[in-house]
Parts: sequence; structure tokens; C-alpha cells
Amino acid sequence: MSQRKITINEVAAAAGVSVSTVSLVLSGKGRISEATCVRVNQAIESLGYVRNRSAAMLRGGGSGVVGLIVRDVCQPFYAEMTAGLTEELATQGKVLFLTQSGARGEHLQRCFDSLLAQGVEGIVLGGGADNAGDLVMKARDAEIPLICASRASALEEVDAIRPDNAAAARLATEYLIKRGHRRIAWLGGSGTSLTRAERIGGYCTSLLQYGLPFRPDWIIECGSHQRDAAALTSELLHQHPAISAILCHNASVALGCYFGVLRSGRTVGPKAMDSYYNQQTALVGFGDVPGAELTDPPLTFIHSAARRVGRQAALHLVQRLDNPTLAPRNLIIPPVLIERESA
Amino acid sequence: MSQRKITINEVAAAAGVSVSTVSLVLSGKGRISEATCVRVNQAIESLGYVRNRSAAMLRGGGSGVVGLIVRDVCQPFYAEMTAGLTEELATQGKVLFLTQSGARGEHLQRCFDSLLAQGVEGIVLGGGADNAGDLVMKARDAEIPLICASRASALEEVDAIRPDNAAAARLATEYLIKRGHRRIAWLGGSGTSLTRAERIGGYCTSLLQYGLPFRPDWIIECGSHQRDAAALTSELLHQHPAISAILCHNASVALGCYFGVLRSGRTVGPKAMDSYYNQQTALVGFGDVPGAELTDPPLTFIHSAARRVGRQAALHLVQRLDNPTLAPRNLIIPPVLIERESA
DNA sequence: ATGAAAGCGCTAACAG
DNA sequence: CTGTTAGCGCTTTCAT
Repeated sequence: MSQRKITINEVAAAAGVSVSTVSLVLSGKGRISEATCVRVNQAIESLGYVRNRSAAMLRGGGSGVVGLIVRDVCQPFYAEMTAGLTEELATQGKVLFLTQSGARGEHLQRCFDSLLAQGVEGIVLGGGADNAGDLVMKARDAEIPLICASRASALEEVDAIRPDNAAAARLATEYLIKRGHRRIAWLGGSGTSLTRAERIGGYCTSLLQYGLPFRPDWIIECGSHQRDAAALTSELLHQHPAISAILCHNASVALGCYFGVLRSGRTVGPKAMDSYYNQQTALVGFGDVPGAELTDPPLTFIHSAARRVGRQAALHLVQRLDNPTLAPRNLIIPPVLIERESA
Repeated sequence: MSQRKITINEVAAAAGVSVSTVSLVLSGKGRISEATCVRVNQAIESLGYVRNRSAAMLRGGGSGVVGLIVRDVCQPFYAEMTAGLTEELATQGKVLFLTQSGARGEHLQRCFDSLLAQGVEGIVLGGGADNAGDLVMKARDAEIPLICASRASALEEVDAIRPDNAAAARLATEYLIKRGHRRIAWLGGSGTSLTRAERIGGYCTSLLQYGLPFRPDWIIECGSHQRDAAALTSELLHQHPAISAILCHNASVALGCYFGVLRSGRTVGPKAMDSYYNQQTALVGFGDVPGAELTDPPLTFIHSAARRVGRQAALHLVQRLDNPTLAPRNLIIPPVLIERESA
């Protein structure tokens, strides 16, 4: 059916113009007359020509390609972020290289180098940016923008887009306080998690702001195992029966916590203002994917807007591409409260 | 620090050889003497040279790039599949373009074309392959392999890797039958889902194979809303109290079902052989992500090995690249039973 | 407003 | 075993 490979030359011939004219039409740069423009486009259409980006970029045009490095696309936050990035990039006429640096970021350098070799116009670093200082230099050398789009703060002197973890926790905490809670505990996350640290900072801020005491023993470290979360919840409620609300660091913890509450002979839900003895325990969780509706009653939770982080990263990168001399900026994406029935 | 852009020429000069020698060393093709090889590599190292794939592919070398089209990377199966694909591709020295065709596959053509323009060596189609017949032709024209890696059967005459949905359902059903269940219901999925159809086929097969009746009214359609799943479960158990086990089409349904069982005054767990009256209801779910441990007791479930699907797709594609004339093959990835405590 | 021509960095013959 | 050379398809001055 179609020829082996249609080149710009054949298009030019078919349209009765020269290659440069076709090129100009393609990139919309030169001032080409309406008529020629139409003729060329017709030729392109009828021949089924597809422009060879490699050749284009070799000669100097942009490659239209952006690289992404994440540890593993399956991590909910990064999956969501990747989706947003890909979507937005597509509307900008660009495509995305996906690379995975591995669970502990062990392939970070390899990923970076292969992206460089592919001639990407820019690189988005999603998480695993710990020992990535040299990437910043490499990127500068290669003169391509590097931007971070991760869950928590990262590199210095680099554009960064990330969710506002502190604000997320403040949002959750204030929400609870305003609904009458004065004893709010924190469950979940590991002590080494930066995201968690930022969130707990926000939680602490709101507590103090409203004159509530900050009780370190109400902050429970816990892996993402339902069983553990449930057990720790029971224990917590047993030791501190006055606790009326719990913030849960992620969805699985929230679920475990939910069971822990039930197992303690309480129910999950908003504070019952009239009851003297507090049977009802409120739960608010943090989450990366929208629409998770894990329990019954469904959980009120704070959504980190990961997809928006991705979108913004794309937008930001495009800006950077246009104007490489801009000062590094930090863009913080506000959290979204999904109000349901658990608090 | 480093030069603007190191080319093969500079490497050649530094190593005191010609460009072609360098090129040969790079691709490991020609028979270059050990000594020169080392010299060249040293030069590459010290100059920080990175090979320009665009130029390479323009001239004829492979681009080392593979394209992927999924509807949305966030769908658990496809996220997992993408991760596997990316991993395996990386070990093969290739990289991946990620494109999203949108919730209803509306950008399918656009994705395909942009991948083509980027000069990919092959394309993996993950889901949304419904009205994709013309892609097969386009791919043939462009002489690049197209392979499907999706949740259920898809295109004809195309290499395909997918999970064995029927086997998954048989595995689950037999597992239950062997543990004494004779009345097994099915909950979840939409009537238009091919994956579901394949699974229900397997469920049916096992039922008949063991001489158990196939009861259409024990097969309940249900969206992925916990609430609905819970309500439908209660109703089902109310109308057919003899049902002792339920297969759940996905994780959210399983969770809803779990609550439905509890709400019906039963508990979740394996069949209690000695009790006359069947209080305990067994649950087995189907899932794409490993390690989901949603309830307490944790759910026994059938894992679709999505990551393996991705890995195999990569391997398969590489094979295809080496030998384009192979007959189309269907590769079916067996499910994995994750035994926990709900059945 | 359009065309001619000079490469971008690399690979693949073909010579030596 | 290694060097020379001719492009791959495209963009981009510089003329016209």
C-alpha cells in the first residue's frame, strides 16, 4: 500500500515545491503563503508522510521528547503523576521516555545517561532524588532543564513541583479541630519518610495554633500492614481512650486503623457532639489516588493531587524550555479534601 | 567542565583511531583488537562521551526505542505491566516511550503516529485495542512489530501476551471446591468486560467439571463501588443463604463484599467443616497488584501476574526484532494463587 | 515568498 | 584489523 518510507523530498516533489518550503510549513516558522501551505499539507496527507523526529533533532530542531525517572511507576503517587505528565505533554506535542531507577534508585545514573543519549529536551525526576546531586551538574553541562516532581522536598537549586504535605496535614487537622476534636493522634509511616515528616510538621502546626498539646506518644510509626495498623490502633485507643480522631498516613494504614477502631468496641464516624462518652472515632486518611473508597462509612481523606503535580511539571518544563534562564522555582500543589463520612 | 558536546570524532581523535573504529567498538560489531578497544573506551570515559542515538538511528542503526500505548498508566494492571516492560527493556538496553490513549482510547491513532514519527523499533499495545484493526496494517506498512499486552484477548494475527483469565478463575474455583464449597457465587465486573467474561468461563468450567450446577442468578454484575458490592452481597446472601463462597472480580469489589458478608451477620473465612449451619463465608478475589492485603483476615486472591506480562512482552518484542518473520504467537501467563486466610 | 546547499553525528560499505 | 567516504532526513542560512 504505502511506500517504504516517505521523506520530505517526496512531499516536496508532490507539492511542486522545495524541501525547505516543506520544512517551513512543518514547523510553521517561515512566512509561507496560504496557497503553498495548503498544497504542501495536501501532499503530506495523501502520501501519509510522517516526519522523522530523529533527523529533525539531529539537525537542530527540538526532539520533542522529555524523559522521566521514577523508582517504580507502580507506586500510586508516581503512577498518578506519570499519567498527568504524559497527558499534559501530549497536548504540548511532546512525548515521554519512561525509565525506572529501581526500588532503591540503584539505576539512577544509567537512566539519566540513556535519556541524555536519546536527546531528550528535559528531564523530570520523580522521587529517588537523594544522592542525585551530580545529576544537577550533568544536566547543566548538557544544557537541559532538570525538574523534580516528587512527594517531598528534594534537590536544591532545581525547579520542583510537589504536593504540599504540610498543608495537607494542616487541612486534615484543622478539619478535625473544627469539628470538635481536641485529641488527635497520628498513625502510620516510617520515621525515615520525608513526606511523613512534612505532614507531621503540618499536624503539629495546627495543633499548636489551636492551643492543643502536641503529644509525641500519640504519633505512632507503622508500616503499611493492615494487621499492624489495626493492632497499634487498638493499643493506642486502649492506652489513651480520650483520643477521638486519628490521622492515617496512607490508605492501608487507614484501613487497618478502621478495623482497629471497630475492634476496640468503637465505631468510625464524626464526633457525636452530645454524647458524654466518646464512642465514635473520626478517621482522616492521606491518599494519592482519587476515588479510593475503602471502608464503610467511606473515609474522608486528603488527596495529594498527584496528577496535578504531573501536569504542572509538564507545563513548568515547557516554560523552562522556552526560557532557560528563569530562576529555579518551587511550585507547591495544594491538597484537596475529599469529604466523606468518617470524620 | 565538560565540552559543549562530545562527538564520535573527538573520541576518535583522542584515541588516535578513526571514527569508524569507534563506531564499531560502540556497537561491538566489527572485530576490533582488544588494545584499540580499550583505548577507545578510555577516551569515551575520560571525555564523558554519550552516543547520540538519533544520529545513529538516522543512519540505520536501531533506535533502541520501543513505544507503549495504554489508556491510562494508573489502571493497576497496566501500571504493573508497564513497570515490568520498562524493567526488562532496560536490561535489554532499550528505552520506552509511554503514551496514553485516554479513557476511551480516543487518542489511539495520535499515539501510534507519534510513536512512528519517533522511529520506535516496535510498539506494545496495552488494552484499548478494540478498534485498532488499522494499527495492524499501519505497523505492517512501517515494518515494525506490534504486540499486544493486555488483560484479555484482543487483535487477531498479532503477537499477544496476556494473563490467563480462564485459568485464574478455574484456579480460584477449584481451590474453593477442594476446600468443600459447593455453592460458589460470582460478584463484580460489568457485563461488557472481556476479562470478566473469560473469568466467568473458567469458573463455569470448573463448576461443571466437578458436577456442580451453574446458577446464572449467582453471578452478580457490579461496578467497583464498595457500597454497591456490599449491598449486593447482603442481598445475595439473604436470598441464597446456602452460598458459602464468593469470587470477587477485583479488589474493591472484594472489599465491599467483605463488608457485605459481615453485615449479613456472617464472618469471612474458610469453610468450617464441622458446623452444620454455615456461618463462615469464603472469599477469593482477583487482583493485579501483588501484596494487597486489604482486610482482616487478609484476602486469598488470584494474582494476574501483570508484571510478568510486561516482562514477557519485552522479551517477546526483542525476539520479534531479531526475527521478524516468526508466526504470530499467543503467550498466556498463568495466574498465581496468593493463599491467605479468607478461604 | 521560495529554492539551493551545507551540514547535524553517526553507520556501513568498501578499500587498504 | 582499521581508515575513507558517502549519505540517512531534516533544518537553516543565504541567495534569489
